[in-house]
Amino acid sequence: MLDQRLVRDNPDFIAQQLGRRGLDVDLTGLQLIANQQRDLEERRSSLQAEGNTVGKQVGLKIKGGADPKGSEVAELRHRGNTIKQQVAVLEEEEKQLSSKLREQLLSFPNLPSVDCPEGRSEADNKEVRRWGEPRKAEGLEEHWQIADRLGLLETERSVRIAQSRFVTLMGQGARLERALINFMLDLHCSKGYKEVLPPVLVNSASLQGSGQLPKFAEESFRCADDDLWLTPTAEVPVTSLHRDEIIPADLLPVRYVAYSPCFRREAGSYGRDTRGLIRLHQFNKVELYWFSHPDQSDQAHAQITADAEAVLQALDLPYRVLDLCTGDIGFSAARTYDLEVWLAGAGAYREISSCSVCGDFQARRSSIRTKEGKATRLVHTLNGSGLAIGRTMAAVLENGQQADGSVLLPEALAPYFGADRLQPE
RNA sequence: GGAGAGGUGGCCGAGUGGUCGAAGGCGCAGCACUGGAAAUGCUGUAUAGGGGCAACUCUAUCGAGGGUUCGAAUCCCUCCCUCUCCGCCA
Repeated sequence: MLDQRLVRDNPDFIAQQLGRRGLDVDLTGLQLIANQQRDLEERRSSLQAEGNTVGKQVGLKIKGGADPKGSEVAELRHRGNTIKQQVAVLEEEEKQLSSKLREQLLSFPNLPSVDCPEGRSEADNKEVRRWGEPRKAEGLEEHWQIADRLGLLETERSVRIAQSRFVTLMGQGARLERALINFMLDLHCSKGYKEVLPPVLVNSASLQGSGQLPKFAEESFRCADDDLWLTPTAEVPVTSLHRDEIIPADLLPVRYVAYSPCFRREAGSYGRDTRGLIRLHQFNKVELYWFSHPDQSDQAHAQITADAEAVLQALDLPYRVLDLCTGDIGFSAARTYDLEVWLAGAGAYREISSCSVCGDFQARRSSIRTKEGKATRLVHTLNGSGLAIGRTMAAVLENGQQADGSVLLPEALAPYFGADRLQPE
């Protein structure tokens, strides 16, 4: 959420920054609302001050022996009543303006960071580095072909269980998924992240706090009879872990690693990535999350990205890092590095992690602050996949496939899987 | 699902109509005492918004919303949540 003071003081700056995202917004109307709201608040509170004085006087008079039914007290009562009525009118008006203001503020995306590269679409993203040697050869299978051949997943039967875009992992596939989750959690924990296993049903306040609501309701699954939604990412429950809290500055940064299944409706993606593990309504993810001191979020961003990259390096999976442009970063993000893993069968890099710094955007929505001396300040939040499990499995399968039909696993994974390769059954 | 109890500051806990943002205690911070510390004493210690260069000041907040009243933590209504017992259940 944007700062309403900024709306009053410098709406042009907001418009200009949102312009970098490709949005054309006019904030004069909103500025007017914000100013009117502030003026109303001033008038209302001074009236209330007057009313408070009147109330106190009545008490004092009666205590001082004045006749509670006498004219002196009656006059004060009358004044109190008049003020009460005036306050009620102002309050009602102010309330309407405030909720209108908040509603609109909640619908604006974050302002891009000054360092975020300019651009309109993903075509303008900037590649910043590559790691590893991509395996290139003719006749390599895509991961869904390998999975099919090795019996790692039930796709068609999953439609019977749920719908399309759900899979059931079987045998070695299920075991590999579990191995990947454990491997990643252990790796991050060894670097000081605290492990979190959050609820996967979250209330709407939590979704609003991290930026999924009100704008992206159609992207999440909702429970019909409760104010509960299936979480689209562990970022949502972890943000709300500290909602409405003040985190002492000496505890920052607070770093969490959270495994959770993630649920997304993928509305509007019909026909894209219909096969395999790339785009599902339900998938597993290990998520990194930081609550950072506001002055240290840039370093934190570099670190969280490095921590996500460490997984790919440990698994010996080639990847590249993109600095997403202003036109491609997500709603809550100020700046984002995407990690794209090499898929040898598809012969392409594919997003496997998104590491974003959100500045105070989520912290303001969720009211998460820290304290320095007497002043409270909003913390900065960061999140990064470390990593998406299904896509990692796809990469492991495609990059490790052998001529004999087996899949050689990355060395680091063998102890978790209990064998160094997947064998045809 | 049935029955009951309760929601007050970082925590515990007092407060049933007036000067109460709220006694007292704990915790925390500063100062004093000490060679240093403990103990002790003193002082301070909520959040948000508005105004002011600042000192400071105004308003709101005692689960949420509404009502009664000149005045509500306190009275009335509605809702939410938590806890305990019983039932059911992984």
